[in-house]
Amino acid sequence: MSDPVLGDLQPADVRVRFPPSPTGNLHVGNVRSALFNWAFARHYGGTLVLRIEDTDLARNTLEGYHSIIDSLNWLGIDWDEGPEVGGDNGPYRQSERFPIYAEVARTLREEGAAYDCYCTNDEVEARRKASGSKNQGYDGYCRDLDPDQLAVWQAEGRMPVLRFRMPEEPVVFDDLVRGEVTFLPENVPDFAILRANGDPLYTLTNPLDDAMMGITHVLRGEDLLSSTPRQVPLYQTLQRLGVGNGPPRFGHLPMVMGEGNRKLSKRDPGSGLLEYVDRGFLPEGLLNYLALLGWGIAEDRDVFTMQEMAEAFDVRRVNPNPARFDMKKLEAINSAHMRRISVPDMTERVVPFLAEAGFVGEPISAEQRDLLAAAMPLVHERINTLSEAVPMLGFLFADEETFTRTDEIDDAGRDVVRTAYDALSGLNDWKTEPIENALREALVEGMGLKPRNAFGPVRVAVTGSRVSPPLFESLELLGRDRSLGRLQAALA
RNA sequence: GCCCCCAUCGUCUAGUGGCCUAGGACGUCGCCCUUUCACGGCGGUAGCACGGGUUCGAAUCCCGUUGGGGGUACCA
Repeated sequence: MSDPVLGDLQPADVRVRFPPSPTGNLHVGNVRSALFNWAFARHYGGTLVLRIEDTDLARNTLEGYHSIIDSLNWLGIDWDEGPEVGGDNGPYRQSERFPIYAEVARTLREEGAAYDCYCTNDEVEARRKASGSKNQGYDGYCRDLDPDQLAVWQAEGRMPVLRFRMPEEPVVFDDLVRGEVTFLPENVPDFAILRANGDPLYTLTNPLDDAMMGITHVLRGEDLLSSTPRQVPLYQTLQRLGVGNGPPRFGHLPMVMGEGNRKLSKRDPGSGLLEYVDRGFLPEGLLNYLALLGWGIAEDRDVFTMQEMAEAFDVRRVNPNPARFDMKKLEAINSAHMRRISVPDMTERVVPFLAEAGFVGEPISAEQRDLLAAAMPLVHERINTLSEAVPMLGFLFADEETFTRTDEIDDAGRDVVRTAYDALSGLNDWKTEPIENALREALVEGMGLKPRNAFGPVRVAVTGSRVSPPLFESLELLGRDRSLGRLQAALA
């Protein structure tokens, strides 16, 4: 009995692809697709192909292309064939494949699998109204066009689109996440594969390239489910013409929904990958969360690594329901990964954020690095994104001219700070423990304050904020002179 | 309108006919820990959309209804 996912393929023969369009910032829905394809390929030891779908010359940019490459690198999603790495099935950018598309389109027309269509939308619409048909889309008028009519249109200078001729039989396919899906022919009209100007359309290039690149499995969003019945006969026709091995197996992943219970679109805040990069999320955290949208590693576990996902991934276990993107859960998963990475690792990753904020140089100096390394253990369990290190640790790197307090100290607080200054200025051993002892003695015992009220004003004076790393350690790291200076400055 | 997909706590989900007085996670609420914040610990809250079947037995199978989503281009 053949494997339900592999059929008769060997695991290593699995070939999947990720085909983004370079229209800008990668969308988190696309990232989810990339991740699932990656996990699928890695699970079987197969091949992941990256293909750039840039046939719409007007909308695609070089920046978009670089952004895709950079984003995938940041995420840690690697591909085996495609731009930057090469492969035997290139070119991998559709803009470089136009001659191929033209040639295949010509063959399709010669074989009668596709035909010229001169109709305008208005004409199609008018015919539908006249006939009272409930069906949407093209009516097949030009399939067998009257030569006289053809002559008239050609004399008008009309240029035809090339349309694929859909078969009369129902299209049935077995979706890896949804089971058997059937479309009746009256609901799948003939579709354009070439523009009137001769440029190829997605409807042709996507299946054709999949066929030529030997793609065995297509894992994509559910929004493409209804284009599948058009593609299946195209794959079959291509195979008949000697291109590819027929339709791949499909798996349509659940849609990622935004807040408003709508498909998460590019315009929605929170839909672009770069936002998460900038906000200091970890790729591990984002990817882990995205995996949870439709898949789970185990009943009682939801934090895992990409490697663990690749090992366990089974496309048949993907849930078909659409999933709402939940920022709170993303933050929680990301936090879990923040606690999993080591202190040195986190130190490394935090540097660009500190540099961006102007607290450290680029590159970071040796002294700054030492200070950061010493401070990192204090915060690695109290920040939930990398960027939170900036407000948390900035006070250590700010020089005394630029240091500012973001929280206030009231009159009562000034008394506390004054007492703290007196207690600390006589201290010889500037270490955490003696500092704590001195402050406790002076403020808690001496003034009879609750720890909260005793240390709060001191914290604000020294770190500038009511929220900071632990106070006594912070004082030690800041050093005697700067600490005392800031306490004094707070009294002015 | 038409076609397709989907349907368990607010959200993501476990559950593949009896183990379910439905489990976990996030959120939320309360408590504990505590020098702030964060972490951590403990406890609570909340759900099988509805109606028919099938069956000794249904969250689980079937049908319908309702609801939600996607598609319906010379975009991808």
